[in-house]
Amino acid sequence: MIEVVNAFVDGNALLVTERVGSEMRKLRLRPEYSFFVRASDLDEDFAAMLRGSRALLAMKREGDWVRLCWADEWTRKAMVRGRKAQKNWSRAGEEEKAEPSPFQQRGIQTFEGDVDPVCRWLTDTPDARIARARRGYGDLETDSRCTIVEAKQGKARVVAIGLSSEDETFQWKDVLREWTDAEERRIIEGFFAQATQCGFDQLLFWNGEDFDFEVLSKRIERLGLDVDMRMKLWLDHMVLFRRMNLNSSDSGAEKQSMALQAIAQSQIGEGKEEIPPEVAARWPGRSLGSLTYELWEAGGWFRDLLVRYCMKDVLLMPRIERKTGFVALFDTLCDACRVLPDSRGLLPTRQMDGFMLPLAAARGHRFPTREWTDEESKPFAGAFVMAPKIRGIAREVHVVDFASLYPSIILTWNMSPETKARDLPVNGPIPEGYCRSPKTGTGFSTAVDGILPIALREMIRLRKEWSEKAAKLPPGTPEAKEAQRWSMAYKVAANSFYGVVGSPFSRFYDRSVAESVTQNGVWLIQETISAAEERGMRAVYGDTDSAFFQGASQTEVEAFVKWCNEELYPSLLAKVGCRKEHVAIKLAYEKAFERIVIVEKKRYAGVFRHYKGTLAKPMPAIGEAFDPARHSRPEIKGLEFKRGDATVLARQLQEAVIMDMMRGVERLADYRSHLERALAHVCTEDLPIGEVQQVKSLSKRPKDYHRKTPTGKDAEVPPHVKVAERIEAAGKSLGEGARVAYVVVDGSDGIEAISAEEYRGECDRYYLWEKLVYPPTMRVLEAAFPDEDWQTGLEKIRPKKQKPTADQRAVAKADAVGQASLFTALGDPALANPAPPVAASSEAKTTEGGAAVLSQELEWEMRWRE
DNA sequence: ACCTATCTGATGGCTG
DNA sequence: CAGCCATCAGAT
Repeated sequence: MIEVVNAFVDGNALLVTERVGSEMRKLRLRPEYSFFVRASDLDEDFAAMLRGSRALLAMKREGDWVRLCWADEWTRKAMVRGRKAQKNWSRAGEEEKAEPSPFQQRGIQTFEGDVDPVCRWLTDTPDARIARARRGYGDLETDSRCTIVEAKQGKARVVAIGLSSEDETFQWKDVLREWTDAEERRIIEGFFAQATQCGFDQLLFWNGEDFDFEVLSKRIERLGLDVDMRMKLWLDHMVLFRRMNLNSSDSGAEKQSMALQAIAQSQIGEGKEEIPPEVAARWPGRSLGSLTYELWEAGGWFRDLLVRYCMKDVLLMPRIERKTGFVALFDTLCDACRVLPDSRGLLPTRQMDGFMLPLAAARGHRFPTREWTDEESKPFAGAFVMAPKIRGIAREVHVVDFASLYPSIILTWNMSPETKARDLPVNGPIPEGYCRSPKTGTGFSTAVDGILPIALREMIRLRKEWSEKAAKLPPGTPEAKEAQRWSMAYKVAANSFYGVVGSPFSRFYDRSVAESVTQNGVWLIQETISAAEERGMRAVYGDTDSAFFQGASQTEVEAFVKWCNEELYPSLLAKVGCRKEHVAIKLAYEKAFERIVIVEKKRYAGVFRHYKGTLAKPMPAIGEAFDPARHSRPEIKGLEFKRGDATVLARQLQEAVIMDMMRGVERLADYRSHLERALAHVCTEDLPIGEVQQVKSLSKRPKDYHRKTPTGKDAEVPPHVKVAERIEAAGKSLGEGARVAYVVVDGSDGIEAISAEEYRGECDRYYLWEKLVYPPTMRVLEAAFPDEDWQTGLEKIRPKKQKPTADQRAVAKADAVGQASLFTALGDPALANPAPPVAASSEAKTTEGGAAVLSQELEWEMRWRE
C-alpha cells in the first residue's frame, strides 16, 4: 500500500510524496501522457508505422485496448486533436492549414487522451491510496498601500504571516523587522520551514485561491526563493466551506457574507476584533485589514497589534473546522475518490474522474477523450414542479418522497454512456434485453451492468457499511465520527454523479442520459400522484422527488407508500423493461405538516406534525415566547427569510408573520400590527446599515456587464454592479464572485445606490418599504388569507409627483432621499416639514414619528372594524 | 468548469 | 406615464 501525500509533475518527472509510517519518502517516476485505442481499430501497417515513431515511447496491448504512451503532453495533444488552423501573423496573408492527426485521418477514436499524469498514475496504481493530510492553517498580511490587483500581481510585500496546527498547540507568526527584501525572504522561508518541520502537507487559507496563494507564488518568484509551492496541498477553506454549507445553512443571515469574520461569528460566535481606540483615533474609519502598512510602519505596540490581528484570523479557521468538520469530511471524500485534497479536489468532475477511472479500468472499460468544444451545448429538460393547488393555511398535509431519486433511477434503468442503446425504437414494444425511458424514448441495455450503476452500487454499499459500523461504535468517539464521515462522503459523491453526467465539461457528459434521468423522475412522481388521486388522496403540491397530499390519514398514507413500493413500481418498471434485480426506486413517507402555507412553487412555510415518524414539538402558544427546548421552528423554503439578498428588515417582518401563522393566530389585526410597527420603524426610526443593506454577488467582473440596448445605447448595468464600480473608483478592486453590500438612496426613477460603507443613515425609505420590506410579507399574507382584501393602503407610501416647477424639483429630490414627507404618507400633514430631516436628532425623530404612527394605527383599527 | 426549475426585481421597449 | 412583455441577473 502506498499512502500518497502529494504528487505533481516537475518537468519530465512525476514526483510522488509517500508516507511510510512516520517517514516521508519521495518517488521519482516518469509522467505518462497516454491514450487508448481499441485494439480492433489498429491495423498492422499503422501499428508498424507507430512503432517507428520516435514520439511514441510505448505501445502495450491491454485486453481489448492498446495503450499508447507519448513523449510529452504536446505530442499527445497533437495525436488526439491534430493541429488546429492557425493564422500566422508574422507572414502576412499566410495561414497554416488545419492538419488532422494520423488517428483522426483513419477515423480511430482515442480514449482518456486528456487524463493528466497524476490522475493516470493514481488510476493505474491500485495500491496507491490518498493519505490523510496533516493540516496547517495560515494567513498573510500584505502592504495595504497596494490594491488587491497589484498584490495579486506580486507588487505588494508580505508584511506578516501566521501559521497554526489544527489543535492550536503549534502557533508561529513572524513580521518584517526591516522593510527589505531580505526580511521578506526570511519570513516567507520561515513559514515554509515551519510548515515542513511540523509535517503539514495541506495548508488552508481563507479565500486563498483568490489571494494568498497567488501572492505567495508571485513573491517567491520575485524574490527568487528556493521554495516550491507544489510541495504543499493548497486548500481554500472558504471555497470548501461554501460548497459544504450550501446544503445545511438555514436562515438568510448566514448567506450575506463569506468574510472569515462573518462566518466565524455565525459558526462559533467569535466576533470581529474590536478596533482599539488608539487606532480609531489615528486612522478614523479604517479597518485593521486596510492598515497593515500603517500599523507596521508605526512600529512598537501597533506592529504587535498587526501580528495579533493576523494570528487571530489564522486561529478562527481551526475553530470553524472543529465546529463543522467540513475539512475532515473533504479529506475522507478525497480518500474515497482518489483525488488529492487541495482546492482542485473540490471539483465534482475531478472527484468522479478519480472514482470512475480506476473502477472502469479494472473492468476493461475506457472513456472517450474529453472533447473541447466552444459550442454551446443544447439544454435538456429537468424536473417536474407542480403548481400549488391550495390557498390559505392548509392543515394536515402529508409528504412522501423518493430516497436519492436520481441515483436510484440510474440503477433501475441501468443507465450509463455505454449501455445506452443505439437504434432502439422510441416507442412500440421493447425488445428483450432492453429497458426504455418512457418520456425520452432513450433505451438502455439491461444485459450487462453499466459502469455508472456499478460505481453507484459500490458507493451505496460502502455507505451502508460505514453507517452500520458507525452505529455499532460508541457515539461521539473519534472512530464513530470517522465512520460517519465515510458514510457522508459516499453520499455526497453519489449525489453529484448525475450533475457531472449533465455537464458538457465532464468526460461523462451525455445529454440524453442526463435528460432521461430527470424525465424518468418526472414520470415516476407523476405516476405516483395519479395513483394517489385514484385512491382518493388529493395532491396539493410536489417538486422533483416529492408529493404533498391532503385528504388521507397517517395510516392511509403509510399504506399507500407500502403499496407503491410493493406493487405499483415493480409493475410500472417491468412494463418499461427494467430488470427486477435493478429496481432501486423507493418511496418514503417523510413527514406531515400540521399547518402549511404555500406561497408559490418552491416557496412555502410549514410546521411539522411529525418527521419520519417522530412527533414534532409544538409551536409556542399564542403569546408564549419561543423556547428551542420545547418548541419547533417552522420549516421555511425559498422565501425571503432564507435569502441572503433580502434586507434584514424584510426577513424579520416575514419571520414574525410566519411564526404567528404557524401557531394559529387568526386575528388579522394582529398581522396588521406587525405591518404597522415595521412601517413606523422604516419611516421614522434610525436604520442601522445591517437592517437596510442588500447583498448580491458579482457573477463576472464589473466591466463585463456592459452591453448595448437593442436601440444601440449603452444599457444600464444592475444596481449592485453600479455600486461595485463606485467601489472600484474609490480604489478597491472587485472581481468575479465578490459580494457587494449596498443601499438604495433614491429609487424614485431608476435605482441610485451607494455602497454599505458609504451609508450614513440616509436611504430611500419609500423604496425600502414599497419594494423590499412590504411585498415579501404581503405575498405570504395573501397566500394565507386569500379571501381578505389586502388593499391595506400601506403598499404605496411615496407621495405622488405633481408637475414640479424648477424650484420644487430640487425639493422633491431631497424628499426622496430624506424622510420629511414620510410624515405626509403617515397621514399627519402637520409633521410634513420639508426642512432638512437629516439634521434632526434621532430622539426628536423617534418622538415625532411615534405620534404620527399612533394616529395612523387608530385609523387602521377603525377601518378594520368596518 | 456538477444539473434544471422557478421566483423576484431591474431595465427597456412598446402601447394607449 | 402606467401597464405589459421580454430579457437579464441572482438566489434557492
